[in-house]
Amino acid sequence: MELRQLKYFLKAKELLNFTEAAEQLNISQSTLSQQIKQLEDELDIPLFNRIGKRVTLTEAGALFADFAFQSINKAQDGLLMLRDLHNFQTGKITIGVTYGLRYVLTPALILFATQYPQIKIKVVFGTSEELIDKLNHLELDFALSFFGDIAVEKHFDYQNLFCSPMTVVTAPDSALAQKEIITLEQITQYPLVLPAKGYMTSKFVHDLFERHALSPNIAIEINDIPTLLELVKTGNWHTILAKTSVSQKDGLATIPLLGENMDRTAMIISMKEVYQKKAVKEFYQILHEEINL
Amino acid sequence: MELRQLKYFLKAKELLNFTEAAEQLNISQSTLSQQIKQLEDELDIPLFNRIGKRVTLTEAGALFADFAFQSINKAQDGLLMLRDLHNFQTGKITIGVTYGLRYVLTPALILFATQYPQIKIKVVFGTSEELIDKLNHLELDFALSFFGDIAVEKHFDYQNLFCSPMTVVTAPDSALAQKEIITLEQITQYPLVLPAKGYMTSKFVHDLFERHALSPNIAIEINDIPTLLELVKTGNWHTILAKTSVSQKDGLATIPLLGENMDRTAMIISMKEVYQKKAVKEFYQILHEEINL
DNA sequence: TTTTCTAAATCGAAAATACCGATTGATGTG
DNA sequence: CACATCAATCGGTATTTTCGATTTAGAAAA
Repeated sequence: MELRQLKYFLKAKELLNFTEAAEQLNISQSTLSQQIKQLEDELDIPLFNRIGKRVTLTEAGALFADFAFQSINKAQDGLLMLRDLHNFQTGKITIGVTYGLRYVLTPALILFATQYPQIKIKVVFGTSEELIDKLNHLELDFALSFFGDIAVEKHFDYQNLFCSPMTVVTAPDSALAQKEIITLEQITQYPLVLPAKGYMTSKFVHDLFERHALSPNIAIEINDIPTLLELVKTGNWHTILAKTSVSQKDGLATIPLLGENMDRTAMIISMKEVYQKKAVKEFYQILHEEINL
Repeated sequence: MELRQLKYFLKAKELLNFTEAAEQLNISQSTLSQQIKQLEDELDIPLFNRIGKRVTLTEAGALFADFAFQSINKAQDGLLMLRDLHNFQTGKITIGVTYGLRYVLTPALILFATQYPQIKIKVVFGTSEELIDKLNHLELDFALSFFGDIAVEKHFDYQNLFCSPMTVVTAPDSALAQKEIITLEQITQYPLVLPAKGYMTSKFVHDLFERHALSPNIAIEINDIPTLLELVKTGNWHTILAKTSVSQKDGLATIPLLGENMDRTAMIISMKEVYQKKAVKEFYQILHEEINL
């Protein structure tokens, strides 16, 4: 039994005339005859009475027609649903994001969610390590993160969003806040609170000091960035983050770090060879547009 | 899109392993690969993610699977329903019958209807002419009638049930009731009430007298047999019917008619080349069994 | 009746396609 | 790094679908 045969059957049932049905189906009459016969053989019951040249439905045919119709319809509905999905009338996207990029995500998120209210969105905050892991397990459609060697895997696709300089973040009333610029060496003088292991920034900062053979004064490592910023706000500690990781609303000062390769690259990371939903592509678009403002 | 492909897809979805799915489907892995690919092409969307050797469902795949499943199920249900029909768990039969054979039908009808309460039965009383017409229009599954040239059509099938002698039917207290046997000629002396045109018996009786060049005294022609019998019961009139057309319950006497070819043949008449439902075949069986008691 | 027309079934051939085995390429694993 | 595994691909084969032509048979017309 194949959908093709069910379609043939329904058309023949509709017209009760094989010749005309065959025409409308754009097949030959002999093909229709044969396919109907094959279906009848498989069902082990005639669907039509052939009294001479008169064709009428058998009781079996009438009963079976409903099922045939529904079978065809279900398949067709599936196809239509996919077309809709393609035009994202429905669907769900899951976005991973590091705290450092939450100010990038938020406006795009608001724009997208209001524009496509029917699409469910799940946002997962986490460390870069966690996000990479979730990407690998297909639990995310994409992740927003800064570039870093943790995330370098050949089956990932990368889209650059923008570059942001690393800055020292400090309370506005702290001594550091007056500086126009600051060197790595100077920072070693101050007590720091840094993102815990797992965050790309954590690794970046550790590597940075190591490369320059400097020992930073790391007082606290913490895996919650809002809390980290609260600590910084007290003036007792300072931290190092990309400039865009801090918003004006946070009420904190950012001082650029002097040195080479002090730029972080924010990017969209996604799995290669995984189908990119239209909704996801649209979200990329909004992200890029927002950044180019 | 074909049901075969949908089945392949669901198996692949179930196992998320093409090689094993192909094995369980008794096809080669390459065939499965190709058929899935073809389905994806038609749907214009990947159903699976192929990340290296890992196979996972896409969102589209997950959504489509429900429809695929239902489509297959509907077709399968149709098949199962037909199997049930074959074993007549359901269905409806329509039986045509002449009044003259109502006493043959009734016990079979009671037996069948109690044995297969789930089968709807429609009984249509009518003249042989009407029944033949309805058979031709497929409005009856079969008809019970006496044999007669009216009903001789090449696209009919005939099953003999039994033979019944023609008898004169009369009130038990009438003068005729005392006779052991009666001749055609004698009947012409008595006023008759006969079935109206259209009944096989009417034609049979008319032909009979004509063949013997006799003129019967036909006082009344009537197209309702119970009423006809009521008239006979008054003793004012007599009629001619097959012996089995009259029951003991009717309180009437039957006197065999002397002569050649005075036997009527009761039969089942049905359309050739029209599918005979199991229920109908079972009804035939019960009719035959009942008669052979 | 006989003839003519029409529609479904049938038949043989050809076109399409489902299928297979072998191979390839890619990816995890020991 | 070798090895095993799995999906994709390729070329060829087998099967199935399809078609055109013909046959068969009923219905309508002559």
